[in-house]
Amino acid sequence: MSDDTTKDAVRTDFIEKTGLVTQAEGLPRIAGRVFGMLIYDGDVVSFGDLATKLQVSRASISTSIRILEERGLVKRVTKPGERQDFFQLAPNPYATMLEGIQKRNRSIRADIAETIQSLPTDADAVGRLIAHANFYASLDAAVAVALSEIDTSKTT
Amino acid sequence: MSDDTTKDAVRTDFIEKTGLVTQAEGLPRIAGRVFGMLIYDGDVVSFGDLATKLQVSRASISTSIRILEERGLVKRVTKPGERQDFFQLAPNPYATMLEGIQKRNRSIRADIAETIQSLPTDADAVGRLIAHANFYASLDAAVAVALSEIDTSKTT
DNA sequence: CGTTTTGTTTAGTCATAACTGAACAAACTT
DNA sequence: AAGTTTGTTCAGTTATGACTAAACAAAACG
Repeated sequence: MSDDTTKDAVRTDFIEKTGLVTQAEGLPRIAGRVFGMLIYDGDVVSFGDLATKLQVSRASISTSIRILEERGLVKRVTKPGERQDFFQLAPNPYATMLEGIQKRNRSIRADIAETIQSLPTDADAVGRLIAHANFYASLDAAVAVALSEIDTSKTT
Repeated sequence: MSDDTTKDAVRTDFIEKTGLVTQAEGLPRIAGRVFGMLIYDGDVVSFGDLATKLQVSRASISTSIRILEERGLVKRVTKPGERQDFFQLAPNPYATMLEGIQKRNRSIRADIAETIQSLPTDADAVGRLIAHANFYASLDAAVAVALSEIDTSKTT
């Protein structure tokens, strides 16, 4: 088995695994594959290449890219003299992912707080709801720590 | 509008929201509703009551409960003289949830490490893969912090 | 101008999994 | 023993959403 073949297998393996991870995250698998490919290859990749190399329709690339752009994980760039769109990883995708998690946790937490507010203080559910909210609070704090770590390591 | 009606609306609202949250988490919505109901009501609830109050089939309760038991979030208990099974929140469901997240993060991280291992050290993808692994590492550290906080607050 | 390239949108197909009803098994009741 | 209650399993339906092909719009090219 040649080195190239091996390396290619490792690459596609990584891309497929990334697809599965993001699928479990609630994103379409193809979006994860695009993300994985951009991580692995590092390069700026053209719209057409994404469709060809991942062997999916251009329509799928279009929607996947839209999702990844909305989440701030991928940037669209253009090249002078080139008609195709090109894509690359956003500057700090991991921090952006954490911010997304943070946003979601806080929204859930706010919902729970609202529930608590609308109950009399002595309702017997209140204690358990507070514990429930505390869970999201500690998650939030933890994510904030991870975020600051990522930011500082980037600054360094 | 009577107080009871209001309180009931708050309760079902919370239960439905919890269902949506866990659905986004990748669990069936009904499992989330069961979980939410156990949080809100606090009591030990019978199998039949779950089906009746949530207005779903006993089959759905059965599978949802199985999922929640597998994840360690819910405990099945029995009462002397009672033929039905009863259910209640597991002792520390939030810690258990965090442990689940931890397990998953570590598994992903191990996969990435494996990818890195199978590449020559100087492959140009290695740097980006390390950054990718570091993201999960910092997530893992953050979750560990949250876990220790929850444990200590419980000990207190 | 007509043709080609390129990305988006939309309608439709397909796959997946949640949910239900019915059949079932086990334990209890009479 | 016959019948009831209770939980699980399985087959079938339904809902959701990923993915594609085709139609489309815009821009570039000849």
